Amino acid sequence: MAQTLSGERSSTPRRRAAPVSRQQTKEQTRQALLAAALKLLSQHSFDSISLREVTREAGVSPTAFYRHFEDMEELGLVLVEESLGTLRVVIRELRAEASEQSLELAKTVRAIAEYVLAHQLHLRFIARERWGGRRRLRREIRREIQLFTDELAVDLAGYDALARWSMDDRRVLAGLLTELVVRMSIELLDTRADEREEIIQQTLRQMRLAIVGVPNWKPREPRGRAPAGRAVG
Amino acid sequence: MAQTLSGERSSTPRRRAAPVSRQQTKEQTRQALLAAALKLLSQHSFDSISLREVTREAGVSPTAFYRHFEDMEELGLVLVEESLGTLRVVIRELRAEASEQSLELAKTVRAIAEYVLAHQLHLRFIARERWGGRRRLRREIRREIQLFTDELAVDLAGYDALARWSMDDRRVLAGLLTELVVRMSIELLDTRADEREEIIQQTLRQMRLAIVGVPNWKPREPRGRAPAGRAVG
DNA sequence: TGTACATCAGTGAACGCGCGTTCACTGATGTAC
DNA sequence: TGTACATCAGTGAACGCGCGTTCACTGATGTAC
Repeated sequence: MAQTLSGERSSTPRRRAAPVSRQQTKEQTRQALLAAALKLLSQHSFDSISLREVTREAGVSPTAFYRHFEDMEELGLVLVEESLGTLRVVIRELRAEASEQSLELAKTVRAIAEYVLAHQLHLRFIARERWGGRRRLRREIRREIQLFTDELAVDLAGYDALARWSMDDRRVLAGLLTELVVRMSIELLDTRADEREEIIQQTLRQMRLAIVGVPNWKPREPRGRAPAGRAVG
Repeated sequence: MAQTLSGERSSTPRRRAAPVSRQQTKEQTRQALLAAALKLLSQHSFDSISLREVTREAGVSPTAFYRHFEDMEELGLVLVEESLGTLRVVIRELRAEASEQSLELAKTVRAIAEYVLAHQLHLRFIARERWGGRRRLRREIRREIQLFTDELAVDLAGYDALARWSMDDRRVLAGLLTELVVRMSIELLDTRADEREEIIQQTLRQMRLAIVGVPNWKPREPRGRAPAGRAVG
């Protein structure tokens, strides 16, 4: 049992050749544990999978776990960072590429959808735990999502129609757009392939509906009581 | 042990007086099991609570459970219906009350926020399981939320600015508004009392942003390919 | 290059525990007469 | 109203099982000389 020297596990990148240092094999086992947990998490919530299941799936004895993580929670936090940290980098690059005069909404949203589908296991885990079991994981996930929103709110200042808005108002729009993308991502994972295009379309339409409101948007009133409900029609 | 005849458990409504039929005591135990499960669910996800924990919390032997539910999943489905079915009725009444010429957005949203806070345990459970563990529960919750959206989409036809939209387009707006309310509800549960007003305000502003877009919204193009991303600024 | 010792990733047996489910049961409530 | 039997909600012991964690261990890798 235990880990073998060259990747039987397809998800483990095959190492150059011979050296096989202690450090390298240890890292392989660590990756195997993370991958095993992710696989189990595609079917079950984090607080219902067991340490023994994870080690069994990774092909390692239960006690080996403790050479890598103090407990399951520590492993969970690593998965959160692994899932959302890299996504944030991807999105930042996408926005940097986008022309400065247009949001290129459809292109960006489709790229995110692709990323999500290419990293289903990671994002299914995030979807589950965002409002799910452990307080600590939840807090960490929301913190990461808040970072997306904040970055987007800053970016939005670059568009003429928004340049004079307060940071606070831009955050309202950024929060709305982020929420729609997050919700789309989660729904994509829970849906048959042939229904996915419809979800992407629906999300794009909702985002555009929010955006066409921008020219008419009246920034927040001075403070205090909220303005009364606005009539439609 | 087992259930006592008159409500030790504060959540069980005290019965008229003496009769205490077999049927009544059985119903009391059933309610005690549901309440016990809900209480446990405020701290843990559905698939990590055990049948024995539920019966222990309800003050009943593990075997008594089977007189009321086939298994935990059946109990879970009852909780979903109990949580969202009554909420739907509440919202329907709210909208019936609202004047016909105005959404009375702030009033409606605040009423929902109150309901959510008054039924924290039920809604925390929904928040957890909406994207969480069991496939069956997830599907049932999403079905209930879809019903909210559909009812709202029909209602929206009553407003002049939307009367000429297709049902499909109204669904886009209804979906957006529903999503914002759902997200607000979930966030309210995870937040200290003094931060709640800010969340309600933020949600109202996001809803208004979507609504002010309405006069400028161009209903969906004939079909097929999505229109290209729309520039802002 | 060869030898002797140190390090430490992974092992496997053992522990006490809570789990879901079965079973034959008890005794209060319900009912037929 | 009183008696004799039926019903059935809840009990408690028992089962086999997987759990997280501990412990002393093994043996390959690393290192000092």
